[in-house]
Amino acid sequence: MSHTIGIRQAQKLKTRQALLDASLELLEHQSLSSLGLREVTRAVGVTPTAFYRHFDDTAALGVALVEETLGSLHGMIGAILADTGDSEERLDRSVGLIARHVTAQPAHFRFIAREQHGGVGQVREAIAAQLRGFAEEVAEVLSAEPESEGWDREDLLMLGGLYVDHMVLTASALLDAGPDGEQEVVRVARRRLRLVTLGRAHWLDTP
Amino acid sequence: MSHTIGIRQAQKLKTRQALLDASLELLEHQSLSSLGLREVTRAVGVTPTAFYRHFDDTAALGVALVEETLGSLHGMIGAILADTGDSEERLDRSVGLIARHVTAQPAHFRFIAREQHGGVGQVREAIAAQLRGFAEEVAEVLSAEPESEGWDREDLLMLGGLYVDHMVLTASALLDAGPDGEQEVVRVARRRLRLVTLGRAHWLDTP
DNA sequence: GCTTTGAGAGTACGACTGTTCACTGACTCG
DNA sequence: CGAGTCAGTGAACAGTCGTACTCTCAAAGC
Repeated sequence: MSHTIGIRQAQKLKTRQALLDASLELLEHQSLSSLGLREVTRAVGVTPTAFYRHFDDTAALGVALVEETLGSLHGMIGAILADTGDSEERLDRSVGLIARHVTAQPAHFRFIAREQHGGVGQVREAIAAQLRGFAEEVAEVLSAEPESEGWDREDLLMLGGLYVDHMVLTASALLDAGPDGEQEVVRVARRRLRLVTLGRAHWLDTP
Repeated sequence: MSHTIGIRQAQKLKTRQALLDASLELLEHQSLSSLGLREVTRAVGVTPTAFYRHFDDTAALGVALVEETLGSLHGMIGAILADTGDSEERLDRSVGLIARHVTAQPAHFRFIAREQHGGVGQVREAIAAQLRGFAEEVAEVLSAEPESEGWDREDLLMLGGLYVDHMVLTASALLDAGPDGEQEVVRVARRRLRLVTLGRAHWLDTP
């Protein structure tokens, strides 16, 4: 079995997680570039100096948050898309799953949507790298389908990116809409996705 | 003729504009929620207190920047889309025009992309309202075309929103790419747009 | 020409920021 | 058991911040 971590290291991880959680909460109403180091430590209940034991910077903390939010989502995409069912059904299921994820942990997705184009370069790049990874995963799954016959890799990546961007946009729209407008957002997102899928079906119609 | 504005009012407008310009420059590397009132006035060369003569808040300044950036773009959409030429040609022209606009005034578009999901609610809402307006304009233009026969208003709005979101995404991608990757971004943007247009053409194929 | 107006200057305030340094004391390991 | 490690403390640093005052003095309006 794996090494049992000591009490000491466990405590450290605990406060580190507390810092991440508190930051995420604070970031609901502001962006990372205005998040203060002291502000975070105050929320957790530790000294400002303790922050440096875990992160060099608030920017580094941001990168860690990106990892926490998106790192665990890899592989899940394949599981959704590879599922059986006709395309219409599968499409609805995807949107529904996003909606469930976003409402389950809104703060995480709000953070991603906000910092994707935010003021902190390192975080922007971390998010971009993760999303690029997702786009490649989607492209991978799509390439295995019979509908993708004759598609070159570049076009598949383009389509994968389109799906990923659409998902992020949908997540953001869900957050802005609140619980009342959620159904409306889901409806529009589904139709948008259907239109893209329709375009995909006729992509090779004309040479 | 219209009333000639006095020297006094002209000076006021001049400093107001200086505040807006300086802010836009400062916002290239940070987001609005971390932009300080003093920081702006220091860049312009006026006293911090002078800021209050023009804006209550940095949030109010942000809203003014939204107006400045997007307010003048209304109507332009119609002019582009309504132009003659086959759909492929028109599509390429639209993307090219966005690219030109973005490279001509990068700071403005960076600001919009950044604050669209940024930490300041009033600014987010101002941007959302403007983009909603654009989506409606696009839908209006599209509805007049023969390809839109049988489309209901809701679907046209969905499509218009899709186009607008795509434009914003393209603008942001252009800014992140820099001068070297610009052509690649334009290429992908064109293909994405083509796929959406293809989906549009077959939207009514199945009842 | 005399009064009124208002953009901007100047000063001062308390609160907050990131970072440094020397420290403590509980855990780890030989 | 005893020495070493290191997460977290506490005080102090020099800045920055937004905002409230009073004041000036050129333009505007009668």
